[in-house]
Amino acid sequence: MPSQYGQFCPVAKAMELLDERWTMLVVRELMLGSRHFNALRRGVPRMSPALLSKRLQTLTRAGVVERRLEGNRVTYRLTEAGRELEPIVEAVGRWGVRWVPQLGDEDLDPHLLLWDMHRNVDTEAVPDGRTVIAFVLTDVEPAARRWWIVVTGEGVDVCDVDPGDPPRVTVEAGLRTLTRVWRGDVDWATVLRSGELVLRGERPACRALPRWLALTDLARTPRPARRDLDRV
Amino acid sequence: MPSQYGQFCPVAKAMELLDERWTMLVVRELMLGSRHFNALRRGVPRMSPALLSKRLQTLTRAGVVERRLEGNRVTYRLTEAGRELEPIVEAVGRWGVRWVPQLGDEDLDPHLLLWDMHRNVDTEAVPDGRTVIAFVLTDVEPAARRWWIVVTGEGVDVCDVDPGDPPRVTVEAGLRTLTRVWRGDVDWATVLRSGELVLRGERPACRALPRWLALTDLARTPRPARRDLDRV
DNA sequence: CAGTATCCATTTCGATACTG
DNA sequence: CAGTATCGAAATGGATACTG
Repeated sequence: MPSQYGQFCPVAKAMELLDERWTMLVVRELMLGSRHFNALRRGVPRMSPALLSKRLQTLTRAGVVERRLEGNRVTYRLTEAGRELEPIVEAVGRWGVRWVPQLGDEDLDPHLLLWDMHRNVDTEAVPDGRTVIAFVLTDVEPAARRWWIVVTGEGVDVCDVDPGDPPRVTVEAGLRTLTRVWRGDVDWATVLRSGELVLRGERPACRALPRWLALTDLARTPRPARRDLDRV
Repeated sequence: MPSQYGQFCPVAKAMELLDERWTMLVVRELMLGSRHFNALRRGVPRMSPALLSKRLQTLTRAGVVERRLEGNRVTYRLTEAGRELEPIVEAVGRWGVRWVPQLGDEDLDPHLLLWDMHRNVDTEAVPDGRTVIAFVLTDVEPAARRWWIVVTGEGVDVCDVDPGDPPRVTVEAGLRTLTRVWRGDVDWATVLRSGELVLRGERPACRALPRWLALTDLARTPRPARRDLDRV
């Protein structure tokens, strides 16, 4: 199905599959551990189900993804060929972090941000018991302004409705600021100092928060030495 | 211009640029040293000039390619950001060699094959003076059947017309066979033994030929252990 | 040489609704 | 839950011709 380049070159043959729109993002989601159709959808919310279905079929036919019926649930996972794409996806991510740092307004998405943050919470660092972290995205329309990450012994959840318990820490920032912190484009210290991001709550919890929301390896990728300071 | 995913994820931001059709192949050509518009075209012959032009503009805007007027020639070259794509392109190539080994008939292209072979001739291995290697693609329409690679002290050329001098070696094989040898999908010894590929000429030259047409690193990529033998 | 311009067929995709 | 069906808008890109 993917369109052909008419070249025997292995780069061309690989890209016939891999350069189809959304494909690498589906692989990324599988890498990150999503196994089911609707779990995958959460990672690529702007993709229509029809298209996701089609891509999964293409990837399955290409031998990158294995589709299996487990019990009565359909499960997708990467095959060996798929797992060998991981270093490529990671390298693309590192390249993106370094060389495509500008984010448009369309790239900012509260749901996706919180979803991504929640799956990287360092549960070891968070105190035992039930911990709620509240987020207030100051510049976002009211309906998507308030979010909560709830950490318990069982796991980590995101909510867009108040879970009830008083938050241990409240993070207040613009969506862009929080996104940039999360991507590692700026660090906590900088935005705290400038006041772009404010933490409310008990002092020790506030100080610990950056360790709870541990930056990924991707976010810690060294940036190119900047030659000009005029970029945001 | 590239269409947007609406994600802040660096993989998504990078792929917005990189998954546009043809883009990685243009980068590959730049990596391999093509600097000028028409030189680039030779590496992507099925790409229309309008589209190549457009991709070069996009890549330039993205900071991956630098367009410069040198004298009165336009020159394209990779920037630092572009050079950092090299390991990605190479990794994609290795992945392709391993996991997309099947070639359709549309992937076979005599011109592209000879073009690629000629730029990898190991001139050190070829005897001094003028050496002509002739190719006869036994299963190809007459117009594209005969090719010559000419190695001189000045460099290496491909011709589709007889350069005159008697060839030191003549390689006779089907297009698919020669392509597979070149990609490293089968080795010289195997196809020589099976008779799929025949060398004519003086014995020493015939024996030396595989060293003249040195396989690329890509071709020497180890293949996955095969579990089934039914794949071609 | 290094592209641009134009035009149109095709493909692709997003939105929405629906199903076992 | 895990998709499929349908439809129309939009983008894409191939062919071809042309230009400074």
